[in-house]
Amino acid sequence: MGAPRPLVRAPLSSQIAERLRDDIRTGAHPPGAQLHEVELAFAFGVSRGPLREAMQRLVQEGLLRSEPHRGVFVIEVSEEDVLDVFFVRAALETAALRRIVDHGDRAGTAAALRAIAKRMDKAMKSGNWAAGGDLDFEYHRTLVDAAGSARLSRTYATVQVETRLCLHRLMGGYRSSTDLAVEHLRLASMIADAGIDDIQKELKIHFGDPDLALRRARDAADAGRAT
Amino acid sequence: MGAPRPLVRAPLSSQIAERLRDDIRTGAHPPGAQLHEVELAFAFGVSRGPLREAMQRLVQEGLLRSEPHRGVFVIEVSEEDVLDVFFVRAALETAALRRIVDHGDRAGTAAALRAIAKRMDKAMKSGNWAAGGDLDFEYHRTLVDAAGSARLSRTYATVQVETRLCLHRLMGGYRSSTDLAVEHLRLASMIADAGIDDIQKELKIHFGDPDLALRRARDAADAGRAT
DNA sequence: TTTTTGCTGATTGTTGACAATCCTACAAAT
DNA sequence: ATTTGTAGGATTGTCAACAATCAGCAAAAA
Repeated sequence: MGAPRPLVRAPLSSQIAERLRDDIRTGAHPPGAQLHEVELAFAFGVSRGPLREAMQRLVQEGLLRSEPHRGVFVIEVSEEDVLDVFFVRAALETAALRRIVDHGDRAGTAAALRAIAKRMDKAMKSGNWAAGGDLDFEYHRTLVDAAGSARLSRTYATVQVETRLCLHRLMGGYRSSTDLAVEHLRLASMIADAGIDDIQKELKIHFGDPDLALRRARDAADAGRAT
Repeated sequence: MGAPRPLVRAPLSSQIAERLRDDIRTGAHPPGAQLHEVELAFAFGVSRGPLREAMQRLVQEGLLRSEPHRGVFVIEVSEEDVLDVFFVRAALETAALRRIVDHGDRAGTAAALRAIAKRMDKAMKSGNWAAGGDLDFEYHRTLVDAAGSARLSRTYATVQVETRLCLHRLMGGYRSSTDLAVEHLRLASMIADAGIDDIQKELKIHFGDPDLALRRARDAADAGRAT
């Protein structure tokens, strides 16, 4: 029987912000969707005040877009946004890699990443794409968190939600899960003992070319239309 | 007589957030200070609602810290925070450098940075430290903005406010303005035509060692107490 | 027929009042 | 002397009502 734990108490605004963040992440509120205050407040069983406060947080975070007197909308991700998200994501992961290699627990990080990669591979092989996708995100999040920088992790959390929104744009333009599994394991091994330049090159290959992915997505959409 | 320009209209919450951000930046609300809702709402001439919304934005941004039922405070910057801010700042500026060198307007960026460096040097030489400090921030902000990434710039804006808060901790631990001016001009020249590895090395030298700066600040504070 | 104006309903923006919580000071109990 | 309990004041958290704005539609004017 350990020490008593402080009760977790958060204002409604915090709780709502977290719920909305989740709902955006899972697609319950898809890109471009308007969040109606009256309807949402009723659904959450609260007044509009704390709901508005929560939405202001997410506006500041960049996940929602506010138009005065017209409403608040889930951001839509243009092709330009996709490129920007991938650029910033690469910058953050690269910085994390440098920190891990310079001052981090290389072996521990590599082991954690390998474990996630194996679970992801297993999920994909059994056809559980949703779980596989979540594990893909967990892999990258673990990598960034291993750098031990609160600000880096916080920024990356937002970028990850935006990355999910980007995936709506990239359907059909992404690589096969076999490639991903192989690359995840290779990257984890390199983090254990390779040189920083080689690791960065591997990360760059892993990310692929967002321009190419966008083109593929466009081609796939065009092919779908021509049928 | 040109075309009429659209009126710039923003909700009170946005305007207040911007004002508060400024006040934190300039030290009107110093680190650790509590922002009293009733007092502030009265000072701004508004009700507490939009003020609360504004504060939620800044909480999400990381500049304010909320304790439920106790209030909202300007963040305080621990030594650990100083190191983290400098780490993330370096990561963002490094990413910006890579983007500029790979795809940006190298000559244009170098020219803009040189101009700012000269104005900063002039301000410092005439003893105008406040203006010089502002220009130092403008130099780095211009560098990051030249990468053309909205998300990078937005993240950097927050990190810059936090950097200002860090300066409260580093008084006495910072280098002379002569070094800064020389380095700013050298970095700008390298951005025009040097290789990315050399530019990164120069940026790292320019940032110096935050650990060292913290130690110097501690030593200076100790010397002040021993007197 | 087309364009402009006015009205209505829906939604957001703000306000003030009440509820909830915390902190401090003081009195009572141990 | 120390600990516990209570009350009051200050502040934050939430709610409901009213104000302000926009979009769409119908009617009036050109």
